[in-house]
Amino acid sequence: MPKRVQPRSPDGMQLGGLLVFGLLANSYIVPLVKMERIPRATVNRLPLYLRALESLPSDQGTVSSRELAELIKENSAKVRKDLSFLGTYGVRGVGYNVENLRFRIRRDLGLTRIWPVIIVGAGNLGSALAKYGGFDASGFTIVGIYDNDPEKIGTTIGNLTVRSMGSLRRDAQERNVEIGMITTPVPAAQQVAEQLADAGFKSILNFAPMVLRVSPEVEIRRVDLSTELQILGYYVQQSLAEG
Amino acid sequence: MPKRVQPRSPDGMQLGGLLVFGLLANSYIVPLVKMERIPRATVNRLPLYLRALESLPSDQGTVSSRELAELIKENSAKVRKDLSFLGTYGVRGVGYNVENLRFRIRRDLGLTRIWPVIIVGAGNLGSALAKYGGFDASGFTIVGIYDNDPEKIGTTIGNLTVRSMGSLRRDAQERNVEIGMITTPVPAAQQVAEQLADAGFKSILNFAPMVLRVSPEVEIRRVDLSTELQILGYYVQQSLAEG
DNA sequence: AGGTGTGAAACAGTTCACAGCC
DNA sequence: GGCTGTGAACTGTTTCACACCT
Repeated sequence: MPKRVQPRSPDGMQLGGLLVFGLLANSYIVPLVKMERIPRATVNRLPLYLRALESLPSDQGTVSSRELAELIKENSAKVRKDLSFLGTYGVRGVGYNVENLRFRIRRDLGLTRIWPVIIVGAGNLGSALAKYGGFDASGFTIVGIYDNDPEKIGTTIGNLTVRSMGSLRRDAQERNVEIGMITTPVPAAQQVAEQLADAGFKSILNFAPMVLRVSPEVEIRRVDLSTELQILGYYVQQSLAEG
Repeated sequence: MPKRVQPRSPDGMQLGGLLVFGLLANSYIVPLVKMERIPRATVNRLPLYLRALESLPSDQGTVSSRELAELIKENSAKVRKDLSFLGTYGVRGVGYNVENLRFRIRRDLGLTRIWPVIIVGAGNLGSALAKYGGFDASGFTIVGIYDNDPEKIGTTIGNLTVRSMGSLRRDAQERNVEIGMITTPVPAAQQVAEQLADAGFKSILNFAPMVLRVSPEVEIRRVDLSTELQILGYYVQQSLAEG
């Protein structure tokens, strides 16, 4: 018998990670239950669901967990569990409303706004990312690229001009940038990470093949190609060993 | 009281995923226990351990689990558990032999050889990867880059000439290439994946922002920048909500 | 004393299976 | 009949805590 906290109960509203139940007579806000966070594993799949939903024909009104599961190569039970964490209502016997679900996921991912992002490191990879047009479609826009090489500063990449590290802090604060990508060589990466943390960045996408160490309130994700290849290598070797 | 199978027991040897105990008098090989696989979570960390080990000063003979833990930002219990799956012996009160541990991890990851890798998609990202020198240090070497755009075929990127998709299959088989990276736009990616699978590739590193569907014996890893940003976005938003 | 190896506990994530609603 | 929502079971991963070795 379902006894869990009702997301969106009649007089409850979700607010900043707390489930708040009503304003009492004397104006106390009473947080009854700490709202359960969406599990990390689920958060990691939300972008995939969103993409799947966006790939559906525009006249498709509803979608079943099985359909979604096929699109992201998972099973339908997982999809249903995941979506249940959003407090989204599917309709039994019918499925999920595509439009509504898309909206919910966009909202939970914070995609109701466009996030400005900067790149530090104007080498091959940084330049390629600066020119890559695909971010805008996902809700992000590259607003700056930085380097400390005087040869590179002032040059143009895509529609951006490479700027000096010295101007990073002020630029970022002016434009409210909170997400940065590090595409420098390894020796520079740690220092850059500290500069970003210092400038108030909240999250970092790190392409330098190393583990960065900054204060834990900065969320860091690593995109580590060598590591990915080595992991693939393990499984290739494994498949050989098994014949 | 430890009663687990002894890795590297005096008369046992590890062979193709089986722990084989001794050759009996009449030449029967007796596989007593199916060798426990290294857990995925551990495999994913092996490249990090390797890098950490390689970053140690060359005169450092041993390393403790705590030291390694700091280098990869994990805790020491996890490090010890992970390393125990390799059947590696640390020495109580001392730590792990750096040289030996490095060798074991390289061997388990299959890095005793250099793996040839090809890239499909000679756009910004593919070109940047082709020029990126960092793979060689990790045991991989880019031996070809492919595209189906006649404008690109024949042009030079780094020290590679872009070749046509038509030559992929034969090239790969001649050179025994089993790992491919897909850096094409989304619409081409699925078809390319099928071509790779068909040409006998064992694993694919997919940079196209979509979920590929090929037969399950092909190991696929996704490097999905938009998705990474969206995940970061979630946590940035979350941190705002909490104040 | 210092540090590994590892059962056992705790936690996280996945899958099952089915009641309940359309 | 179809499909969601979700407890419960299960599987995988992390952490604890301590016996044991050097």
